[in-house]
Amino acid sequence: MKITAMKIATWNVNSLKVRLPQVLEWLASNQPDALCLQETKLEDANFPFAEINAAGYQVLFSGQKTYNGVAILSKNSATEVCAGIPGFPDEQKRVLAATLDGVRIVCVYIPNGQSLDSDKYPYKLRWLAALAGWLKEELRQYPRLALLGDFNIAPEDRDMYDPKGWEGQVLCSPPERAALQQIEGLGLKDSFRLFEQAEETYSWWDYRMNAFRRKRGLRIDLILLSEALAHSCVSCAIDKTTRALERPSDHAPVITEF
DNA sequence: ATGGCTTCATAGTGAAGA
Repeated sequence: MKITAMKIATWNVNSLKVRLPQVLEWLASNQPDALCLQETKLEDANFPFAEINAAGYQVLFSGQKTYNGVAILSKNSATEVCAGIPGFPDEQKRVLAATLDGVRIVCVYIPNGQSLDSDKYPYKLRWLAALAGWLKEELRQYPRLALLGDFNIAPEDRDMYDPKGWEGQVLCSPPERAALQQIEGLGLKDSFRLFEQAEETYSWWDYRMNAFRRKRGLRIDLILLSEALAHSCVSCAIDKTTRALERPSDHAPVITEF
């Protein structure tokens, strides 16, 4: 039986309208089999599918005006498309799942939470609980599953530039990390940590205060793989070159091959 | 210092991101 290698990636583009030229350039250079996008910030009627199709990629999208919005770009066509978490009514467009080349791709834009005393924080925790419940069923149905996107959670202190300064705050608070561990406990592995990685490798840097130049970032964009995929995973890397471009997204793409 | 920067919706500023 022939096993075809697959390269998948995730990138929070912070407006696909602004970042479309960078996305097209990145697809041409990196040739992933699938690229999951978050924060497209576009209504479906305005999604630039023609430009992406012309670049050799098919598109699935679930968007809204101004905020959120997710998409899956892929070389081959996907099936069994699902937008949102079944049984969890949510007007915010944050989830898109599809089956591609025998792999269940789950693209997520997990809520930010804003701060521990914000209404958005309990929403984030409810959202994560719903995601975990749904993923348990998905994994039963699709043993070859990849969960990728902007998690808005730094898994460990080594994923932050200043863990002491961030301690207890949103993006690293114990309940958020516990929710992530519950999801990993379903049998999903952080592909980045399957390999030796340089210290201070992050996926997001604040636009302010020269954070990127000063290496003040967080690793909050993740690609989690089910056991079946983790076994054949050969690499995971963060492409921080995009963060140095003109008008960059504040997030960098994460790429995993298996 | 609750600032700093970027995007979007707007036509002044304000919300939101992380």
